[in-house]
Order: sequence, then structure tokens, then C-alpha cells
Amino acid sequence: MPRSTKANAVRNRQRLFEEARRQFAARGFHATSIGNIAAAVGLTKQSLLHHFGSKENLFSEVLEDLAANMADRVLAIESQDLDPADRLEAFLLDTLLGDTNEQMQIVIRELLENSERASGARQWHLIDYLSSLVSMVQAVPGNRDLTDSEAFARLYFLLGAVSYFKISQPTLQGMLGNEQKDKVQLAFAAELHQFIHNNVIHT
Amino acid sequence: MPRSTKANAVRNRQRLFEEARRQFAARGFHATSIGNIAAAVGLTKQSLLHHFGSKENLFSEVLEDLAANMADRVLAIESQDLDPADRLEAFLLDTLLGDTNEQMQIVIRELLENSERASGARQWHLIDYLSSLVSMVQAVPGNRDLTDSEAFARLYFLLGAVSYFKISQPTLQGMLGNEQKDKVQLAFAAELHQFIHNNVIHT
DNA sequence: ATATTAAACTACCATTCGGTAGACAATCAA
DNA sequence: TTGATTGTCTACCGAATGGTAGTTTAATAT
Repeated sequence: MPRSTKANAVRNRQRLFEEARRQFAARGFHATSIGNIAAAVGLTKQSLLHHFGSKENLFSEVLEDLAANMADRVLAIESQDLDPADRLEAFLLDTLLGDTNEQMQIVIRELLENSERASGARQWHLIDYLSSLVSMVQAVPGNRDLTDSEAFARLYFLLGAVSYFKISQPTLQGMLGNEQKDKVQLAFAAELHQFIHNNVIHT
Repeated sequence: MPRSTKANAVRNRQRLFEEARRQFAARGFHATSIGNIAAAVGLTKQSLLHHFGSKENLFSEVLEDLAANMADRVLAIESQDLDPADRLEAFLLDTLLGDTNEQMQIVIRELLENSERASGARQWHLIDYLSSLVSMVQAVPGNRDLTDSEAFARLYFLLGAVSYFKISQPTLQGMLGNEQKDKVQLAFAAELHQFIHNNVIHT
């Protein structure tokens, strides 16, 4: 039984990382123990510390990866040839329906943490993300006359609705059952569509 | 120096309770220690346990109080003589601008927890709350033809936007500064108003 | 072949946590 | 007055946590 192979090392590091992201998203930073993360992938806590140095480091790495992935998603949408309104809707639908569960959970947990600890440079990842999205909102024909604050508010309105709905999924399923939950999700997407295209003057 | 007086006992219990709500909202269940709560009001952990039995009990009591307060707020709005659309807007503005910070934080934390632990009977408090709000949405003239799923989706859209915006306040302040944040909040409220009154056929 | 580095392990440490046990003082009921 | 109850305390326990130290094994470089 080999106790260390170079081939598995990078793979193990990746598995630890993904398990960490999963647990941080599901339970939050404090409630997650590095021992649990390591055990979940069949390693020990000390192997995890060997790869990542400390729990804080590991978490920071998760946050950086998350920010990069969110930026990638925006870029992927922006590279598509769509009308501004459709582009905005495509982004929100991607956020709503795509594999963004863990990201949304972690972002919201960070928003909650910000009321207590200063939380240093982390939010500066967020500001670039939001800026590009505000531009996306302002590009919609009906929104050209909006001030920056108004565009930001409209974006946050949409983003908040989608994020909140996303993290409510397990609760809604438990409350309404599976079919009803799907119906509501369909109606929610329609709501989104209507809101975005409401003021657009089609040319 | 008296170590126990009946007069202070009930007051101490109340102070422990409020400090607990504050810390649970700000840090979450796991990251909050009963020792910290007790120390913050000048008592010991064991006094807290005397009053509340266990950390779980204390938290449950906070949740019950929170549910009662949310229901009260709905009732207070419902008792006002307002048009249905104005009533819905009044409720959302109360949620947005009122002293509901800790409540929103705790509710969202519970929504996040629901992805991991079963979280038993807690969500059944939520369902009554949401039901009364769905009725409020359906009472708006323009919404009479909505199915239950559609009304629920519209409510959740609004409630999500407001909740997310509410808990983002500290982050927004740090990101935008105080004046900009207030401008955005004003624009957000306008957004809310427009969304609610958009489809209303005024009679 | 040998030395070095990397990756995993066992063992341990200091701290913190929730909770229990028991003592002591203050209030109230008899 | 006396006995019981209540509120608070000090002291302690077992479990879990993040992290350190040191060891062993496999791969790599010279």
C-alpha cells in the first residue's frame, strides 16, 4: 500500500479542495472542520494541512476559485451574440439554473459575515463582478437613462431575487414537494423574463 | 454584593435572550458560544444554562420569538386600511427599512442550514407566514388571474430581493460608502414600487 | 547509488466548547 | 423562624478543534 505517489498527490489536493468547497458552502466556515474534510476523501487532517497550510488558507483558496468562476460565467455570457436584454436574462437564468449552488451559498454566507468581522479584501473581488453586471443592465435599451445608483439597484433587485430563490430550493422542496417546487421555479423564471423585458423598447 | 435577586432574574434572562439573538444573527449557531453570550451581559455560562437549559433550547426560543414577531408585523400591516397593492408595498418597505436585521439574518441562515440538516419543524413556522403573504399578493387587482404557483413565485421574487438587499447593507456600505448606499436604497425602494404597481389596473 | 524533496502518517498539545455537579446566598412560604 | 426554592457562582469533564513535531515511504535529481 503506497503512502505517497506523485501521481495521486495533485489529485488528492483537488479532491480535498472540492470537498472543502462543498462543506464550507453547506455548513459555513466555523462549522466545518478540516478533519472532516480530510476524512471525507480518505485522508488525514495533517495531509490536508500539508497541502494548504491552514484552514484559513484553504478557505481563501476556495473564495478565489469562486470569484474566478463567477467572472468566467459573466465572460461566457458576454461573449455570446445576444440582445442586451436577452444577455442579462441569460446570465440570470444561468445563475438560477446552473451549477452555482455552492457559490451562492458561500457568497451569502460571506455577506452575512460582513456584519461582524471586517472581512478585509474579500469584498473587492465582488465589486468588479458587480460592476460588469451593472454595465450589462445599463446596456439594455430601456435602461439607458438610469443613473448608476438606479442601475445598481435594479441589478441588485434581480440578483437578490435569484440568489435568495436559489438557496431556498431545499426548503421549498421540503415545504411544497417536488412538483409544486418545479412549477414555482417555472413561474419564477417567467417573472424574471417579464421584469427584464418590461421596459425594453424593441427596435 | 448580592449574587441573586428575584427582581434582576427576569431582567437577566431577557438580557441573555437579546444578546443571544444578536450573536446568533451575526455569527450563526455554531460560531456562537453560550459562554460569550453570558459574558457579554456580565454573567457566566452556567447562569445562562440555568435559564435556558441548553444552547439548542435557547436557539429554539429565539426562533419562536422571531416567528411571532414576523407574524405580528404582517398582522399590523393587514390591519391598516390600504389598497392591496399599497399594503403589499407597505409590508415590503417595513421589511426593508424596519428593524428586521437580525430576523432576516437568522432566516437566511436557516435557509442555508436546510441544505444539510433536516431542521425538523422549524420550516413549518415559515409556511404560515408565506401563505398569508401569498394571499396579500393575490389580493392585488392585477394579480387575480395568477395561479398559486405564480403568486408564490412573485412573492418570493419580492421577498428575496428585499431580504438579500437587507443583509447586504454592511457590504454595500463598505463598497460604496454611505451616501451612495443611501442613493441605491432609494432607487431600490422605487424599483419595488414600480414592480408592485406595474400590472395594477387602477379602479 | 545517493541525497533531497514531497506526501502521507502517528502522536501529541493547548484551547474551546457544551454540559454536569455541587456550594452558597437570597428570597419566599410555612 | 425555618425550610424550600431560585439564581448565581466555582470547579470540573469529555469531546472536538486547529495546529505542531517528528517519522516513514515514495519519487526525483545529481
